[in-house]
Amino acid sequence: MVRPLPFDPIEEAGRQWGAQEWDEVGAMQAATSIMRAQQIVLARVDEALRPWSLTFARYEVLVLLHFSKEGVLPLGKMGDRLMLHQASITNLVDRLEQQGLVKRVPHPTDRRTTLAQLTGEGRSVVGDATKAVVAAQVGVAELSDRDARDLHRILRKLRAGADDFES
Amino acid sequence: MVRPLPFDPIEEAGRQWGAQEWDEVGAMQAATSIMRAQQIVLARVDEALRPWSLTFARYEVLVLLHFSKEGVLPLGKMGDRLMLHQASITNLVDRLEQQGLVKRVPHPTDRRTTLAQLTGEGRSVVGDATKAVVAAQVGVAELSDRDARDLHRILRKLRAGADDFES
DNA sequence: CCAGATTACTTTGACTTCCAACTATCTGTC
DNA sequence: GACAGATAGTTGGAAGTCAAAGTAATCTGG
Repeated sequence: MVRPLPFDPIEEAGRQWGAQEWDEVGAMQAATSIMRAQQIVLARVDEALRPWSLTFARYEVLVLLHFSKEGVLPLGKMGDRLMLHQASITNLVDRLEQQGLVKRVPHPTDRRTTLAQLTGEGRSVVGDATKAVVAAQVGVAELSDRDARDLHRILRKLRAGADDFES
Repeated sequence: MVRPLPFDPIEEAGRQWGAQEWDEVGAMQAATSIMRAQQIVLARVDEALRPWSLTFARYEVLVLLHFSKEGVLPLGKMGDRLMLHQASITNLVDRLEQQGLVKRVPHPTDRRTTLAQLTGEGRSVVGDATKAVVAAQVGVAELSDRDARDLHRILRKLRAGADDFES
Protein backbone atom coordinates (compact mmCIF):
# COMPACT_ATOMS: atom_id res chain seq x y z
CA MET A 1 0.00 0.00 0.00
CA VAL A 2 2.47 2.62 1.19
CA ARG A 3 6.20 2.53 1.84
CA PRO A 4 7.35 2.62 5.47
CA LEU A 5 9.27 5.70 6.56
CA PRO A 6 12.72 5.75 8.16
CA PHE A 7 11.34 7.82 11.05
CA ASP A 8 8.13 8.38 12.97
CA PRO A 9 6.19 10.97 10.97
CA ILE A 10 4.33 12.19 14.04
CA GLU A 11 7.49 12.80 16.06
CA GLU A 12 8.89 14.64 13.07
CA ALA A 13 5.73 16.70 12.68
CA GLY A 14 5.91 17.61 16.37
CA ARG A 15 9.47 18.82 15.95
CA GLN A 16 8.62 20.99 12.97
CA TRP A 17 5.37 22.26 14.45
CA GLY A 18 7.34 23.46 17.46
CA ALA A 19 10.03 24.97 15.26
CA GLN A 20 7.36 27.17 13.65
CA GLU A 21 6.43 28.31 17.13
CA TRP A 22 2.95 26.96 16.64
CA ASP A 23 1.11 26.01 19.85
CA GLU A 24 -0.69 22.86 20.89
CA VAL A 25 2.03 20.48 19.78
CA GLY A 26 0.69 17.79 22.09
CA ALA A 27 -2.85 18.20 20.82
CA MET A 28 -1.62 18.09 17.24
CA GLN A 29 0.25 14.87 17.89
CA ALA A 30 -2.70 13.31 19.70
CA ALA A 31 -5.08 14.28 16.90
CA THR A 32 -2.75 13.03 14.21
CA SER A 33 -2.22 9.78 16.11
CA ILE A 34 -5.97 9.24 16.18
CA MET A 35 -6.23 9.82 12.44
CA ARG A 36 -3.45 7.35 11.64
CA ALA A 37 -4.70 4.78 14.11
CA GLN A 38 -8.13 4.87 12.52
CA GLN A 39 -6.58 4.29 9.12
CA ILE A 40 -4.70 1.26 10.44
CA VAL A 41 -7.62 -0.29 12.31
CA LEU A 42 -9.96 0.24 9.38
CA ALA A 43 -7.55 -1.35 6.92
CA ARG A 44 -7.00 -4.38 9.17
CA VAL A 45 -10.65 -5.02 9.90
CA ASP A 46 -11.61 -4.51 6.26
CA GLU A 47 -8.94 -7.06 5.40
CA ALA A 48 -10.35 -9.56 7.89
CA LEU A 49 -13.83 -9.05 6.41
CA ARG A 50 -12.78 -9.42 2.79
CA PRO A 51 -13.83 -13.11 2.54
CA TRP A 52 -17.44 -12.00 3.03
CA SER A 53 -17.13 -8.95 0.79
CA LEU A 54 -17.93 -6.83 3.80
CA THR A 55 -16.51 -3.53 4.99
CA PHE A 56 -16.27 -2.34 8.58
CA ALA A 57 -19.21 -0.02 8.00
CA ARG A 58 -21.49 -2.75 6.66
CA TYR A 59 -20.25 -5.18 9.31
CA GLU A 60 -21.24 -2.71 12.02
CA VAL A 61 -24.75 -2.59 10.61
CA LEU A 62 -24.99 -6.38 10.71
CA VAL A 63 -23.69 -6.54 14.29
CA LEU A 64 -26.16 -3.94 15.41
CA LEU A 65 -29.02 -5.92 13.90
CA HIS A 66 -27.67 -9.11 15.44
CA PHE A 67 -27.72 -7.47 18.88
CA SER A 68 -31.36 -6.52 18.57
CA LYS A 69 -33.69 -9.26 19.71
CA GLU A 70 -35.46 -9.95 16.43
CA GLY A 71 -32.68 -8.82 14.12
CA VAL A 72 -34.87 -5.90 13.12
CA LEU A 73 -34.28 -2.16 13.51
CA PRO A 74 -35.52 1.07 11.92
CA LEU A 75 -32.91 2.63 9.65
CA GLY A 76 -32.92 5.86 11.60
CA LYS A 77 -32.13 4.11 14.87
CA MET A 78 -29.10 2.51 13.26
CA GLY A 79 -27.91 5.87 12.02
CA ASP A 80 -28.06 7.23 15.57
CA ARG A 81 -26.21 4.29 17.04
CA LEU A 82 -23.49 4.26 14.42
CA MET A 83 -23.24 8.04 14.29
CA LEU A 84 -23.88 8.04 10.59
CA HIS A 85 -25.84 10.32 8.32
CA GLN A 86 -29.22 9.02 7.16
CA ALA A 87 -28.01 8.88 3.60
CA SER A 88 -25.10 6.66 4.62
CA ILE A 89 -27.44 4.16 6.26
CA THR A 90 -29.65 4.09 3.19
CA ASN A 91 -26.57 3.36 1.12
CA LEU A 92 -25.22 0.65 3.45
CA VAL A 93 -28.58 -1.10 3.70
CA ASP A 94 -28.88 -0.94 -0.10
CA ARG A 95 -25.64 -2.85 -0.43
CA LEU A 96 -26.40 -5.33 2.33
CA GLU A 97 -29.74 -5.97 0.67
CA GLN A 98 -27.99 -6.59 -2.66
CA GLN A 99 -25.77 -9.06 -0.83
CA GLY A 100 -28.83 -10.80 0.58
CA LEU A 101 -27.74 -10.27 4.18
CA VAL A 102 -30.51 -7.88 5.10
CA LYS A 103 -33.96 -7.12 3.83
CA ARG A 104 -36.15 -4.05 4.10
CA VAL A 105 -39.55 -4.61 5.69
CA PRO A 106 -42.29 -2.06 6.40
CA HIS A 107 -42.87 -0.92 9.95
CA PRO A 108 -46.12 -2.47 11.23
CA THR A 109 -47.69 0.78 12.40
CA ASP A 110 -45.65 3.74 11.20
CA ARG A 111 -45.58 3.75 7.43
CA ARG A 112 -42.84 6.39 7.32
CA THR A 113 -40.43 3.97 8.89
CA THR A 114 -38.49 1.25 7.12
CA LEU A 115 -37.04 -1.63 9.09
CA ALA A 116 -33.92 -3.53 8.19
CA GLN A 117 -34.13 -7.22 8.99
CA LEU A 118 -31.27 -9.69 9.16
CA THR A 119 -31.81 -12.61 6.78
CA GLY A 120 -30.85 -16.15 7.72
CA GLU A 121 -27.69 -15.81 5.73
CA GLY A 122 -27.06 -12.43 7.30
CA ARG A 123 -27.20 -13.95 10.75
CA SER A 124 -24.85 -16.72 9.80
CA VAL A 125 -22.42 -14.30 8.17
CA VAL A 126 -22.26 -12.06 11.26
CA GLY A 127 -21.17 -15.01 13.34
CA ASP A 128 -18.48 -16.15 10.92
CA ALA A 129 -17.24 -12.66 10.18
CA THR A 130 -17.00 -11.89 13.88
CA LYS A 131 -14.75 -14.90 14.38
CA ALA A 132 -12.41 -13.40 11.79
CA VAL A 133 -12.57 -9.96 13.34
CA VAL A 134 -11.84 -11.37 16.79
CA ALA A 135 -8.98 -13.42 15.35
CA ALA A 136 -7.59 -10.16 13.99
CA GLN A 137 -8.01 -8.69 17.48
CA VAL A 138 -10.22 -6.03 15.97
CA GLY A 139 -7.15 -4.44 14.45
CA VAL A 140 -5.48 -3.46 17.73
CA ALA A 141 -3.28 -6.49 18.32
CA GLU A 142 -0.37 -4.42 19.67
CA LEU A 143 -2.36 -3.06 22.59
CA SER A 144 -2.34 -4.79 25.96
CA ASP A 145 -5.56 -5.04 27.91
CA ARG A 146 -4.27 -2.18 29.99
CA ASP A 147 -3.55 -0.08 26.89
CA ALA A 148 -6.97 -0.82 25.46
CA ARG A 149 -8.61 0.19 28.73
CA ASP A 150 -6.61 3.41 29.01
CA LEU A 151 -7.33 4.30 25.43
CA HIS A 152 -11.03 3.70 25.93
CA ARG A 153 -11.01 5.82 29.09
CA ILE A 154 -9.21 8.76 27.46
CA LEU A 155 -11.24 8.75 24.27
CA ARG A 156 -14.44 8.55 26.30
CA LYS A 157 -13.73 12.09 27.47
CA LEU A 158 -13.45 13.22 23.90
CA ARG A 159 -16.68 11.51 22.92
CA ALA A 160 -18.55 12.84 25.91
CA GLY A 161 -17.48 16.37 25.00
CA ALA A 162 -18.68 15.87 21.45
CA ASP A 163 -22.17 15.09 22.72
CA ASP A 164 -21.76 11.63 21.38
CA PHE A 165 -24.08 10.57 24.19
CA GLU A 166 -25.68 11.85 27.39
CA SER A 167 -23.29 11.18 30.23
CA MET B 1 -25.86 16.23 12.28
CA VAL B 2 -26.92 13.29 14.41
CA ARG B 3 -29.06 13.01 17.52
CA PRO B 4 -27.25 12.32 20.81
CA LEU B 5 -27.98 8.99 22.45
CA PRO B 6 -29.27 8.49 26.00
CA PHE B 7 -26.35 6.12 26.71
CA ASP B 8 -22.77 5.50 25.68
CA PRO B 9 -22.97 3.36 22.54
CA ILE B 10 -19.55 1.83 23.15
CA GLU B 11 -20.40 0.72 26.69
CA GLU B 12 -23.60 -0.74 25.35
CA ALA B 13 -21.77 -2.52 22.54
CA GLY B 14 -19.33 -3.96 25.07
CA ARG B 15 -22.22 -5.32 27.12
CA GLN B 16 -23.85 -6.97 24.13
CA TRP B 17 -20.59 -8.23 22.65
CA GLY B 18 -19.91 -9.98 25.94
CA ALA B 19 -23.45 -11.35 26.12
CA GLN B 20 -22.85 -13.10 22.79
CA GLU B 21 -19.79 -14.70 24.35
CA TRP B 22 -17.62 -13.06 21.75
CA ASP B 23 -14.00 -12.48 22.80
CA GLU B 24 -11.80 -9.40 22.73
CA VAL B 25 -14.37 -7.08 24.25
CA GLY B 26 -11.65 -4.67 25.29
CA ALA B 27 -10.08 -4.64 21.85
CA MET B 28 -13.46 -4.09 20.26
CA GLN B 29 -14.14 -1.13 22.52
CA ALA B 30 -10.69 0.33 21.91
CA ALA B 31 -11.06 -0.06 18.15
CA THR B 32 -14.54 1.42 18.13
CA SER B 33 -13.35 4.30 20.30
CA ILE B 34 -10.65 5.07 17.78
CA MET B 35 -13.15 5.07 14.92
CA ARG B 36 -15.52 7.46 16.72
CA ALA B 37 -12.72 9.70 17.93
CA GLN B 38 -11.45 10.07 14.40
CA GLN B 39 -14.92 11.03 13.22
CA ILE B 40 -15.11 13.72 15.91
CA VAL B 41 -11.64 15.15 15.37
CA LEU B 42 -12.08 15.19 11.62
CA ALA B 43 -15.41 17.00 11.85
CA ARG B 44 -14.02 19.62 14.23
CA VAL B 45 -10.89 20.36 12.26
CA ASP B 46 -12.81 20.44 8.99
CA GLU B 47 -15.13 22.94 10.64
CA ALA B 48 -12.21 25.12 11.72
CA LEU B 49 -10.86 25.03 8.18
CA ARG B 50 -14.13 25.85 6.46
CA PRO B 51 -13.32 29.58 6.04
CA TRP B 52 -10.52 28.62 3.67
CA SER B 53 -12.52 25.87 1.92
CA LEU B 54 -9.96 23.40 3.15
CA THR B 55 -10.32 19.88 4.51
CA PHE B 56 -8.00 18.24 7.01
CA ALA B 57 -6.45 16.20 4.21
CA ARG B 58 -5.68 19.19 2.04
CA TYR B 59 -4.51 21.17 5.06
CA GLU B 60 -2.03 18.41 5.90
CA VAL B 61 -0.60 18.68 2.40
CA LEU B 62 -0.11 22.41 2.82
CA VAL B 63 1.53 22.00 6.23
CA LEU B 64 3.88 19.39 4.87
CA LEU B 65 4.93 21.72 2.07
CA HIS B 66 5.29 24.57 4.52
CA PHE B 67 7.66 22.45 6.63
CA SER B 68 9.92 21.73 3.68
CA LYS B 69 12.53 24.41 3.17
CA GLU B 70 11.51 25.61 -0.27
CA GLY B 71 7.84 24.71 -0.04
CA VAL B 72 8.44 22.07 -2.69
CA LEU B 73 8.04 18.28 -2.50
CA PRO B 74 7.53 15.38 -4.91
CA LEU B 75 3.99 14.05 -4.80
CA GLY B 76 5.17 10.58 -3.90
CA LYS B 77 7.07 11.81 -0.87
CA MET B 78 3.93 13.47 0.41
CA GLY B 79 1.98 10.27 -0.04
CA ASP B 80 4.54 8.43 2.09
CA ARG B 81 4.50 11.02 4.83
CA LEU B 82 0.74 11.29 4.98
CA MET B 83 0.20 7.56 4.55
CA LEU B 84 -2.02 8.12 1.57
CA HIS B 85 -2.37 6.28 -1.70
CA GLN B 86 -0.77 7.90 -4.73
CA ALA B 87 -4.14 8.45 -6.28
CA SER B 88 -5.27 10.36 -3.21
CA ILE B 89 -2.32 12.73 -3.43
CA THR B 90 -3.01 13.32 -7.11
CA ASN B 91 -6.55 14.24 -6.20
CA LEU B 92 -5.59 16.49 -3.28
CA VAL B 93 -2.99 18.37 -5.31
CA ASP B 94 -5.52 18.75 -8.14
CA ARG B 95 -7.86 20.56 -5.80
CA LEU B 96 -5.19 22.63 -4.09
CA GLU B 97 -4.01 23.67 -7.52
CA GLN B 98 -7.57 24.67 -8.47
CA GLN B 99 -7.65 26.73 -5.29
CA GLY B 100 -4.39 28.42 -6.28
CA LEU B 101 -2.62 27.30 -3.10
CA VAL B 102 -0.19 24.95 -4.78
CA LYS B 103 1.24 24.55 -8.24
CA ARG B 104 2.74 21.59 -10.04
CA VAL B 105 6.28 22.07 -11.34
CA PRO B 106 8.48 19.56 -13.14
CA HIS B 107 11.34 17.92 -11.31
CA PRO B 108 14.63 19.41 -12.58
CA THR B 109 16.29 16.08 -13.35
CA ASP B 110 13.74 13.24 -13.06
CA ARG B 111 11.02 13.72 -15.60
CA ARG B 112 8.82 11.06 -14.00
CA THR B 113 8.50 13.15 -10.90
CA THR B 114 6.13 16.03 -10.35
CA LEU B 115 6.76 18.53 -7.59
CA ALA B 116 4.09 20.39 -5.71
CA GLN B 117 5.07 23.92 -4.79
CA LEU B 118 3.36 26.19 -2.30
CA THR B 119 2.23 29.46 -3.90
CA GLY B 120 2.45 32.77 -2.09
CA GLU B 121 -1.20 32.56 -1.24
CA GLY B 122 -0.73 28.97 -0.17
CA ARG B 123 1.93 29.99 2.31
CA SER B 124 -0.22 32.73 3.72
CA VAL B 125 -3.23 30.44 4.01
CA VAL B 126 -1.29 27.79 5.94
CA GLY B 127 -0.41 30.34 8.56
CA ASP B 128 -3.93 31.66 8.97
CA ALA B 129 -5.54 28.24 8.86
CA THR B 130 -3.14 26.93 11.47
CA LYS B 131 -4.19 29.71 13.84
CA ALA B 132 -7.76 28.47 13.50
CA VAL B 133 -6.75 24.84 13.97
CA VAL B 134 -4.74 25.70 17.07
CA ALA B 135 -7.64 27.76 18.39
CA ALA B 136 -9.80 24.66 17.97
CA GLN B 137 -7.13 22.71 19.87
CA VAL B 138 -6.81 20.44 16.89
CA GLY B 139 -10.16 18.92 17.78
CA VAL B 140 -9.07 17.35 21.06
CA ALA B 141 -10.00 20.12 23.48
CA GLU B 142 -11.23 17.70 26.17
CA LEU B 143 -7.86 16.05 26.58
CA SER B 144 -5.37 17.26 29.17
CA ASP B 145 -1.69 17.40 28.27
CA ARG B 146 -1.32 14.19 30.19
CA ASP B 147 -4.15 12.53 28.26
CA ALA B 148 -2.71 13.68 24.95
CA ARG B 149 0.69 12.31 25.90
CA ASP B 150 -0.73 8.95 27.04
CA LEU B 151 -2.82 8.67 23.91
CA HIS B 152 0.16 9.40 21.72
CA ARG B 153 2.25 6.84 23.60
CA ILE B 154 -0.34 4.09 23.31
CA LEU B 155 -1.17 4.70 19.68
CA ARG B 156 2.52 4.79 18.83
CA LYS B 157 2.64 1.07 19.62
CA LEU B 158 -0.17 0.46 17.20
CA ARG B 159 1.49 2.51 14.48
CA ALA B 160 4.86 0.87 15.02
CA GLY B 161 3.23 -2.54 14.62
CA ALA B 162 1.58 -1.46 11.41
CA ASP B 163 4.98 -0.66 9.91
CA ASP B 164 3.97 2.93 9.80
CA PHE B 165 7.67 3.69 10.25
CA GLU B 166 10.95 2.00 11.16
CA SER B 167 11.34 2.09 14.92
C1' DC C 1 -60.45 18.55 11.92
C1' DC C 2 -57.02 20.31 9.29
C1' DA C 3 -52.82 23.24 8.09
C1' DG C 4 -48.23 23.52 9.36
C1' DA C 5 -44.44 21.42 11.62
C1' DT C 6 -41.94 17.32 12.31
C1' DT C 7 -40.11 12.87 11.26
C1' DA C 8 -38.38 9.01 8.18
C1' DC C 9 -36.29 7.73 4.36
C1' DT C 10 -34.47 8.36 -0.45
C1' DT C 11 -32.19 10.82 -4.10
C1' DT C 12 -28.75 13.59 -6.09
C1' DG C 13 -24.38 15.59 -6.14
C1' DA C 14 -19.78 16.78 -4.38
C1' DC C 15 -15.66 14.76 -2.11
C1' DT C 16 -12.41 11.47 -0.48
C1' DT C 17 -10.25 7.08 -0.36
C1' DC C 18 -8.58 2.95 -2.28
C1' DC C 19 -7.38 -0.41 -6.03
C1' DA C 20 -6.02 -1.74 -10.55
C1' DA C 21 -4.51 -0.59 -14.88
C1' DC C 22 -1.94 2.48 -17.80
C1' DT C 23 1.80 5.75 -19.58
C1' DA C 24 6.16 7.63 -19.12
C1' DT C 25 10.63 7.53 -17.39
C1' DC C 26 14.57 5.81 -15.04
C1' DT C 27 18.09 2.09 -13.52
C1' DG C 28 20.77 -1.96 -13.04
C1' DT C 29 22.67 -5.74 -15.45
C1' DC C 30 24.55 -8.43 -18.91
C1' DG D 1 24.14 0.10 -24.99
C1' DA D 2 19.61 -2.55 -24.69
C1' DC D 3 16.05 -4.33 -22.05
C1' DA D 4 13.61 -6.07 -17.96
C1' DG D 5 12.02 -4.36 -13.92
C1' DA D 6 11.22 -0.63 -10.81
C1' DT D 7 9.32 3.92 -9.95
C1' DA D 8 6.22 8.28 -10.58
C1' DG D 9 2.09 9.94 -11.50
C1' DT D 10 -2.65 9.79 -13.67
C1' DT D 11 -7.09 7.75 -14.76
C1' DG D 12 -11.31 5.16 -14.08
C1' DG D 13 -14.24 2.64 -11.08
C1' DA D 14 -16.19 1.15 -6.55
C1' DA D 15 -17.36 2.43 -1.96
C1' DG D 16 -18.53 5.44 1.67
C1' DT D 17 -19.52 10.13 3.71
C1' DC D 18 -22.06 14.30 4.10
C1' DA D 19 -25.33 18.11 2.76
C1' DA D 20 -29.40 19.57 0.74
C1' DA D 21 -33.61 18.83 -1.41
C1' DG D 22 -37.59 15.89 -2.25
C1' DT D 23 -41.50 12.66 -0.96
C1' DA D 24 -44.47 10.57 2.15
C1' DA D 25 -46.59 9.95 6.54
C1' DT D 26 -47.55 11.37 11.21
C1' DC D 27 -48.29 14.67 14.85
C1' DT D 28 -50.15 18.90 16.91
C1' DG D 29 -52.27 23.23 18.13
C1' DG D 30 -55.91 26.20 17.36
